[in-house]
Amino acid sequence: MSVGLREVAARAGVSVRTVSNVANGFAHVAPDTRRRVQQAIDELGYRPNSNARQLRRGRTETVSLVVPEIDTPYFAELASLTVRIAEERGWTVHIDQTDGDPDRERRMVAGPVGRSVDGVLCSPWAVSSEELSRLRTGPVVVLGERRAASGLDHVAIDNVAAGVTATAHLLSLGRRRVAAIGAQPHLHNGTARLRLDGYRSALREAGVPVAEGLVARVQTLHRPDGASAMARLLDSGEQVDGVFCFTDELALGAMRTLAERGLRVPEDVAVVGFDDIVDGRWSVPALTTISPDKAQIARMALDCLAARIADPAAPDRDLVAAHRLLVRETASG
Amino acid sequence: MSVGLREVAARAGVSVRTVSNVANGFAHVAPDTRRRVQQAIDELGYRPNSNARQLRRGRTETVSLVVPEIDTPYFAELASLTVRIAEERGWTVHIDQTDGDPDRERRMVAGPVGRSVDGVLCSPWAVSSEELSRLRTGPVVVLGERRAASGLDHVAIDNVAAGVTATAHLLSLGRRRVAAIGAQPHLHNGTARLRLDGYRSALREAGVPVAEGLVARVQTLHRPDGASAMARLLDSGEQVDGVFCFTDELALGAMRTLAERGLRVPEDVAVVGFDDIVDGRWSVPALTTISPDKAQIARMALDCLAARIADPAAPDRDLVAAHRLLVRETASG
DNA sequence: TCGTTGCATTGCAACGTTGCAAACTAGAGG
DNA sequence: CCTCTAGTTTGCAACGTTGCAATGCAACGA
Repeated sequence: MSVGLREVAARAGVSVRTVSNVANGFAHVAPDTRRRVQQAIDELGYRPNSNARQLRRGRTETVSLVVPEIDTPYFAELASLTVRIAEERGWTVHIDQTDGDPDRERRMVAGPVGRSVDGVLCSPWAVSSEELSRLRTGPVVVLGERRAASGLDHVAIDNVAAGVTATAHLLSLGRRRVAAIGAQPHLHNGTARLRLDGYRSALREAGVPVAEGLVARVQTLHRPDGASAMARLLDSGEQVDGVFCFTDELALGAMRTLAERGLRVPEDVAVVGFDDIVDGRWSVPALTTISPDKAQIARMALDCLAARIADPAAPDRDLVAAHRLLVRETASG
Repeated sequence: MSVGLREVAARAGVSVRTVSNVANGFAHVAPDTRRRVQQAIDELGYRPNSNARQLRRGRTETVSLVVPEIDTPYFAELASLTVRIAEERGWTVHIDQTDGDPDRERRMVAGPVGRSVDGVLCSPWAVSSEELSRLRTGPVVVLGERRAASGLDHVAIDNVAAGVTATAHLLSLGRRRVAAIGAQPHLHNGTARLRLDGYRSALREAGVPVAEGLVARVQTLHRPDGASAMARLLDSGEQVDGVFCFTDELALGAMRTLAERGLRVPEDVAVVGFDDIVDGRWSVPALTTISPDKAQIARMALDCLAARIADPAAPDRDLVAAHRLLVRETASG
């Protein structure tokens, strides 16, 4: 049957507690005893029962990462990095998927924290930080910019600045009819809003009139939305010589529409994306994009969560990770 | 502090056991008692401690999914589907990442099974099924074709048949210099080998000589490998008018090289990929590919694992999921 | 009246581990 | 020889939950 400390102890002729000491590498175990116990452990193939250990210790060394989708390149990369970096501190990551469903988001933040996981990293779409803050029962760090004092720690890049950079880059190439694809007025998560603010601000700064007809809304941030948004823009009769897409996926979708319409990228229409997903590095032409430092985001978030776990009462923080413009083929001059 | 059954029981004026009965929805609880207990549960915000529950019950209702990479489109999609489908049966999925490291693969299969998880779905790269079978300490289902009696359950598509289909499709378009990109003679996982067998077999069947110079090896299955393999093929002086890539990622990399060399797809070189990842649906031109039924793979694997958990002694099974050729732009006539 | 039945509720023990504090051992010093 | 100290080892209880078996209770039929 199951091999526990009990069985190992019997075999090695020591107490259960001593086996525990050896298994945990405690000091003050006689070398000879350690050897004997270790041998028994190996022979019986003892593996500690993490449930029992966690129950006793009160900590799980596990955090959960709550994202809308795990099969989306951005989140997949972020998840992968988070898992790797968490491993460095001996943490396990439990990845959860909400599909952007508000109830799921609420459940994931309210439910397991402090029970099966020590803390949560949450990237919300449909629920505001304020509400999450009310629901939470343990340490929570939000991935995404803080828009007001919310009672939760936040980690994000400066989306407004990034929006400015992306748009300004298109303007610097001489484009004057720069569209934006990705407005999401229906979402609680304000990321799209911030990028749009950056877009508008860059136009104003350059003295280029902001044409509302050049701002395309989308339901989600995936390729089909980008493709249809691009089609709508072109069909609307607006002149377009540049597009700032709020995600690379939107940009790749838009590029497909442009190709289908016989428009050349970047000659006829320059494109800038956002996220720096792998696909953009390999598209033809390669996608110019805003590259958030995802590893830094993951690391900051985990550090922040660790600090929050250590001191639940500390004032909440608003951390900003780095980003940079990556000039590739779809928008270069 | 922590709210357990004890606290709820005290508040509701019943025994701990009764609270447990209510929390688990057992029959034989008086309506009035149930109401009172439920109210106490709500007021105190009681949430069961899953560690304690699992320790006591001996089951975790959790399975782990062990894949080489979670930020690779194929595995990300598979993981997402697995999580969703597992949810239907009330299971939680713990996603683990091995980076194709043999020691990690061994650890993930040997370690947690029967402890923190009830079973494992493993997609091995570096370790053979036979070895995994020896190491395992609980129910394990391998994602990937079985090459010999291994002592483990397997779920996969018929890679040889798929390789034949892909290659035959290129031949049917009149291509006679069909290359293959993706041979991986260094890996223990035999998938590439099987697809290569299919490729050769289709050529033979069509009476087209198999030129070994047209088979390109790769280290990994990602875009850069596809790009450099394509470059090597073109530089080698071999005539090429069609390529069967063993993954879509390889194909997308190859397409980038073709574009850089000024070769048109599909006019000059037709391309067929494998996996049907989202990126291929949106590339320009859109990628013709072999589409494995990933949802079916996930479902079969979970069903199979459930059966294995229910009866650890049952003979091992070899399940075959469906696949089909998806003709898009890179190879159509 | 008394056992019988069936529902409702309960106490006890145990899952495998670790914190705590006590107990033991051997060698050093008085 | 005894005490002290430092180094080892141990027993007990508890983490929060559920399985088991027993108990209490009311209504029932004989």
